[in-house]
Amino acid sequence: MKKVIVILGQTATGKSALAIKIAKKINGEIISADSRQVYKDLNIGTGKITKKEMNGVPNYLLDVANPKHKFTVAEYQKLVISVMANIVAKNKIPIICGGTGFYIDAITKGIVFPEVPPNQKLRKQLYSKSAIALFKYLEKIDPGRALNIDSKNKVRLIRAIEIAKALGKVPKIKQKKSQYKFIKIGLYLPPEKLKKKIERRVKKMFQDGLLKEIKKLKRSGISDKRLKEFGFEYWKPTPEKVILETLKYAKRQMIWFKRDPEIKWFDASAKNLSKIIPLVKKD
RNA sequence: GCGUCGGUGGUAGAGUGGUCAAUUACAACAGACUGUAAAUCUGUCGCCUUAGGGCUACGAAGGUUCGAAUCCUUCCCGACGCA
Repeated sequence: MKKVIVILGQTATGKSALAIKIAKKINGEIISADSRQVYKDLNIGTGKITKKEMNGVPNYLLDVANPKHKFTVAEYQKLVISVMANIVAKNKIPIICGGTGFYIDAITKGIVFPEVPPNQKLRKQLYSKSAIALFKYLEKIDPGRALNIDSKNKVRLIRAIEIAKALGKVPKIKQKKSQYKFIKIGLYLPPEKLKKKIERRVKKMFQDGLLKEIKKLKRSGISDKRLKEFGFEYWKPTPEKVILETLKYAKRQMIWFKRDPEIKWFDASAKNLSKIIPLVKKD
């Protein structure tokens, strides 16, 4: 089985830098696992790696989507599957690197998403209804899914209804066995250090011209509504606000990663690359 | 010094005699996650509890009342106005 290295962890723990180092050592190529770095022109606010930082190592799944249009996990999954195959065909090792847990799981756990593309018209129409109403409706058309859905989460309810309307009901979660062996490496930082790192990173974002980037997006025709969807960095950001929100986000990331027992964790501040290398080198 | 308006839980800010351990928002803590995932959503959030309750609380001290965060008195603090 071909191996794939997965580097994950909270924001600002130094995943990208580690990925580059490992790529150099084991002849790898990097695949980003970040739900926003897939968009063109979202650079500073998403902390996207620069050409210079890449240091000659290819990074895939960056800039593959137009920010005007929504990109989804399912599209991500399809793209990554083909990119992984290409890398392996070149006799190189794919290194998935990023902090979006859902995207990583879509690849490493082989989640099979129901083949129902988003129906914006239906979504818009359903969104005007209350969660209670949506839940009652779902109960009627798909009692099975209604049983274990979060009955107050409109986003989930709407997607479930969307699928149920198209397929009759929401299929049970399926996972496809992967042809790859994923080696999951988690980077973490002690809370105090993480906080400092985030503070530094956010300050740099503003210095690097986050506000200019937002203006440019606006000029290119991105609506306020869309900007909000890009996250707190893109909606009337101030350093204080972005730092606070980033810390909260980092907590949510950890909640997600915590439930995956396959992840091997390393303290990112310990510079213990020597411990990681044998792990990624063996087969 | 006189006058007016204020002082509420980690913060902001409702409440102006009983249904108030106190609306709400934010923060904090815990968690969920089937094509929006940095999104979206849930629970807890004074202290103790055998989860029925018990205790201490709305600047401080007294008082009125069956009953006070809410009314009265004095004091302390803040803002503004007049001196």
